[in-house]
Amino acid sequence: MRYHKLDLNLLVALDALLEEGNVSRAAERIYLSQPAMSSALARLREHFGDQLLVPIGRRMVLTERAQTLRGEVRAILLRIQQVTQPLGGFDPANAERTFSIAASDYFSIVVLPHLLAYCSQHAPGVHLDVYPLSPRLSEGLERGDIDLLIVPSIYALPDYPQSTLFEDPWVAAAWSDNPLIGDTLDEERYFALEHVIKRENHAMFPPLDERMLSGLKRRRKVASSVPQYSLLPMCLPGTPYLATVQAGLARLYAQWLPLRLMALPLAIPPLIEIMQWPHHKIGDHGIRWLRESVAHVCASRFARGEPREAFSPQS
DNA sequence: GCAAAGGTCGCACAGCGCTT
DNA sequence: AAGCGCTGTGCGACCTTTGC
Repeated sequence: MRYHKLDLNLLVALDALLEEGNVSRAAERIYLSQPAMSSALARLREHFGDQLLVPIGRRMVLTERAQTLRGEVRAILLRIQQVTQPLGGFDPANAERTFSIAASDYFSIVVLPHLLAYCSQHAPGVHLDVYPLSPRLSEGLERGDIDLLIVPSIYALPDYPQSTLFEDPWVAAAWSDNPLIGDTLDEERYFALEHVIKRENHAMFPPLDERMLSGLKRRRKVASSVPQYSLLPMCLPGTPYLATVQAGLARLYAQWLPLRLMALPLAIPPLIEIMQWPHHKIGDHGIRWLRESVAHVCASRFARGEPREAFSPQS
């Protein structure tokens, strides 16, 4: 079948070639043999009057024309996917589908188990592929690789729809036998003690608590830094250190570790967790169901900015 | 409606060029 | 020299077109 002298099947091959930059991997990607993909590339070269991919040593490199085609071809295919998706709702009980979610370690630990339980009960054929946050989130959403992004509101990507999921206040956590800490924690002691903090791994994701505290004039004494919030509670037992952790995460770890949780003696805003999704999947009933399911699970775990289980400083 | 002819596409295989 | 990746060739399967 031709459309304006172009076999539209070649668009799929072109997309794979432009994304992979390699004939063999492109063939594998769309379940063609390597010679068939080579043939497709030859036809594409003839159609566009451009080499598209040129060999540099053992690598294939995209030409300038190919670079400009890359985003446009991807957008066309996503639009086709949007237009051709079957009408009618998403039937979670009978659906066989895998959703891709990008989320922080915090969300993965605090909410994901409950989301998986919800899915296993209501949508046994639905599978969730969860990926860590990366600097290429926007590209993942644009390409359709990520169905749902779940991040703190300050990490929100501009130009994508979003919805607030819940709020979680910050608490101070310490070893339950820490002799330097009494029953309560005041601001003087908070800044007098040494802290274990989450360090900045990428400029796109500055540590949330550090950013909240940046409005204050005082700085914390840092004893050690770790790459993830989920590691903070585990670093505390047996140490004199303090950590500033999301209440939901702190309460979870306090069930297994000898931790003392205390209300933070500082007026810093709570963590606000949001979800975002790609524009071209707004009409996707499956992703709408996923969003509603995530919101439902979060609502059952968090209510009005407080964890469902009332926060107790000594728990 | 059916059969033959022609065109297209993908596969297997072989060959070539480059890198290690 | 071996391995890797791309290209070319021959063949078969499938689809479309054409003639009856």
